[in-house]
Amino acid sequence: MAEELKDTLNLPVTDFPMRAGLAEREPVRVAHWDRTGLYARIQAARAGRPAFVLHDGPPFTNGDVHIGTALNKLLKDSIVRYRSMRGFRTPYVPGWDCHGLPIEHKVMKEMQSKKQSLEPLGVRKACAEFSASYIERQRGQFRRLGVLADWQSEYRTMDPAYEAEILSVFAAFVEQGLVYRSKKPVYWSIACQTALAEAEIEYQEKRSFSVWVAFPVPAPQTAGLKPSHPLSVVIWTTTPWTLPASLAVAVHPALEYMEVIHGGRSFLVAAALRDAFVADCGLDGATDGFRVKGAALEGLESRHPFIDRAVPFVLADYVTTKDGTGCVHTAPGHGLEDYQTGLRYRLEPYCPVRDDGTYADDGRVPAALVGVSVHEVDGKNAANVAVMGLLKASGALLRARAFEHSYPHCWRSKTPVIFRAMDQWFVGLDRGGLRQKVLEAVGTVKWIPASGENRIRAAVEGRPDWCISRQRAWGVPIPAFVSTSAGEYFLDAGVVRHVAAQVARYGADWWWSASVEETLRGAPVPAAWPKDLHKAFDTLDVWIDSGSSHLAVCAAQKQLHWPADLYLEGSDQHRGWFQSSLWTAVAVRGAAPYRAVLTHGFVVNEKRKKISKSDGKPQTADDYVKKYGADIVRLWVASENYQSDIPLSDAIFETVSNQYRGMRNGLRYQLGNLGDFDRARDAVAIARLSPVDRWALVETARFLREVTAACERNEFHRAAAAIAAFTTGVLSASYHNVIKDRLYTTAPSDPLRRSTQTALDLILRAYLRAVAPFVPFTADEAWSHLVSRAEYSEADSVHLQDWPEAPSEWEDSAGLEAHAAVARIMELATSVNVQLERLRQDKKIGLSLEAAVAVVGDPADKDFALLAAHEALLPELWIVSAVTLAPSQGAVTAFQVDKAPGVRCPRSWRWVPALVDAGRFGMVSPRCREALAAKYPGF
RNA sequence: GGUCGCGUAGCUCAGUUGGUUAGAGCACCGCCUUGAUAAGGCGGGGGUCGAUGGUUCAAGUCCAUCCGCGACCA
Repeated sequence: MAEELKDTLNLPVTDFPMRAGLAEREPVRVAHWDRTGLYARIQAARAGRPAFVLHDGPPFTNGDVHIGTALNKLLKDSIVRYRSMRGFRTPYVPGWDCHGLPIEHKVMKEMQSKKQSLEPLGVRKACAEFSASYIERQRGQFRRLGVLADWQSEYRTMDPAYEAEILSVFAAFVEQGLVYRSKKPVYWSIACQTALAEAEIEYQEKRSFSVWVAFPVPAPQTAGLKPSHPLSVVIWTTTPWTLPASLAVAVHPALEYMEVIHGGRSFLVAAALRDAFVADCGLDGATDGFRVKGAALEGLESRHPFIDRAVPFVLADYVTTKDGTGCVHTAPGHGLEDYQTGLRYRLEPYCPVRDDGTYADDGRVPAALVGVSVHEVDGKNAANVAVMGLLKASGALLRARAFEHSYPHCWRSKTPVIFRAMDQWFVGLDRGGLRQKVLEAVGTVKWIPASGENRIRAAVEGRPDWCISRQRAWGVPIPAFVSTSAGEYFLDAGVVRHVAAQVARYGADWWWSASVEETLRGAPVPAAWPKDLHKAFDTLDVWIDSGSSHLAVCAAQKQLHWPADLYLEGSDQHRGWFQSSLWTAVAVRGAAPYRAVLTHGFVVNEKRKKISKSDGKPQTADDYVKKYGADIVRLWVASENYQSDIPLSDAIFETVSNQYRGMRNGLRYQLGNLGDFDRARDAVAIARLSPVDRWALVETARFLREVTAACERNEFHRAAAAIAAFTTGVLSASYHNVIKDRLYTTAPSDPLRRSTQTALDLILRAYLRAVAPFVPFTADEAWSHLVSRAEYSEADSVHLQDWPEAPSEWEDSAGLEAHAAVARIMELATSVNVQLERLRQDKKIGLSLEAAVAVVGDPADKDFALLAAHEALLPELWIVSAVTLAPSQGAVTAFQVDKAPGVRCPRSWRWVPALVDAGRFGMVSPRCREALAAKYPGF
């Protein structure tokens, strides 16, 4: 009998499974979107609408998609989806950064181990294949994450057309006289055998040796100095291996220097550092001698400690008394400041270190050092050891001490870089007022957060001239020519453009394969160029590659526009892509390439530290997608405040998974209860909905406003919080809980039930659209079940819908009135619940339906009056069997909760005064009898 | 070392222009439910709002210093 009665209820019916099985289900949906051409259909649906162009920064194609890269791409995807639903046309063209040292490095190592020839065209071919294979992998991984994009129009920096665009940008630089060749100190990676740009440097802690070295001053009297003993000037350096290139000693003109006497020798140091010097070098009992202003030392000669060389005193403002001796050994070939000082004193940018990091045999380097490497491997630096040996032998080494400091490292080989003067191509950032124009362009952009503007400004202001040449094969060539006889370099914008046109047809390999004659055939070769030319084979810094994307993509593809509406990358790109794009855009087009720039922080571990391989935690997006599913990863991204660090841990993913489960179960409940609802046939007019349904619609309207406001500000974590609160607080714990009785026990077409189904239908349609940008797989799955009662819907998709907005009718005066009443009654439920819980703990009741509530209160009391006015709603809203009101003058409103009197209806489980006969269904409550009569006419 | 940012319950986040006993979701504990059931409900515990000092009648909220973390720059 009981089973039979259960069958008379309208229990939820749906195929929407409770268990998500995301790992298996999601790939099928990706294929479904693909097959139904979802991206194209979305674009078509918005044809003619204003475009919102989010320009994708290209990830580097040398590995699987990192979880941080996934975060970036998912933020972009959610923004694009949201803007699309808001009615914008949102063409989204993803890209790939293909060239560059990291790939070449990996590929060459591989080729070397296979003993393959390393000639450029072979290396380039292998690099291109390597990059292409990772494009395939990464594209698959992005798509698996649910990233919706125009994969047919994707851009690759190694595409011939793209390479040609890079060369056009370079031609513009050349044309404007920005490009020059000069011997200057640049960052040099010994491991990678190439010059590096600032953006390719990272700072790491490193243990170094600092040394105090005495340079003899043979003729102090020429500067009017009268030392008590033979005089030496003491320099302090953290890079002993640069000493062979030492050409001067710099002192500050305004600082005071003094003689320190010890052991029959006189030492010259800054007066302010006298004590530190004596302590550091252990000169116990040292006494003081003469004092002299730095300015007076200019031109005085000291002698190199182990090379027969005069080392003059020079003046420099950057000398400080922070550490050292106030006397700075100056090697113009090994430091930018030293180089600039060298320019003033006509010192050559002397650099005896060769490409491989060894000292050259140039007749000036001591025999003991020739061939010794300055490259530091595992903390061992042969050159430092050898130099210190020479210093010791000559008695010049006063002290050597190990210490820790942060030192620039090559971003790829992770080895320390050196500063080394060599001939390179540079872009003169101040030529033609370029830097000033860039700074002006910065002001036209909306930086989010606003502090980003300071960062980019500082980066632009402080950047030295841009070293753009790389001695590598995997890149876009710098189409320069060298005269064989004179070794002179030639570069011309017209010739560069000619090469660009050829590269567009044949690809950049052409530069390596074509002869000089072929290359210049038909080119507008300047008359002044000599005949005996050969090609130079440097390549361009890859930051020019990616920095040209706004031209190669936004300006070139007709569905896009220039400038882009938004760039969105990690905050490290202030000195990277944001900046390189800005320089190229201002140089070529005179304006910024983007209207707004949004930055996010970095993924960190549970201890808020940068995630690193040593954590032993998975780093790739796929690891998390396989374990949790893309929608969970996406919900994680949405719920984090990305403006600062973004924490990642198993515990966080568990939390997100739980939130997801709650969401999914709510969807299942709604779909199940709409199983027999046909909106065309059954929908009830808003004005005729029951109060609790009107309450739910008002809550939904408020929820939608909150989510919309958060999305408008791109604050998705607020949207996610609002979604979670609505899902649990409003739906599950309140609305869904309270309407179960009417949904299950009334007749299927009971007006009350249809009223609630109408509301559920409206809420679900709004809810699914509001969560669609964040959990596109689940939203689309539920949408299909809603509109076509199947897992997949051919014609429809939630992603084709507009962003939800509550009709004003939901919040008309009747709606608000009902909302206020229901809301207050629900608040009062808290008092009822406390007492219900007491009965439950005492084992007097189980279900709250086993209880009845008596409310005592003053008829004039606001709450009591409200309850009296809505007496019929109370049992349902408090989920009890009966509520009685007992007016009592002067009483404070109070709730008396007891076990309900009467008998229990076996169908509705509510307690009623008496049961009635329902034929073959037995004895039930009067209300259930009515429901049965309606459902089974004449039972 | 410099600049910028962050630091509120175990976790993720709210806390508007300083003003009642600091909130939400998840997790945790106890109970109920087996007609949303590898679900759901109710009740409960849990925070000296990074630390210290200051301004104020009043500070998580303003100021200073310090500590920790991150990014960028040296």
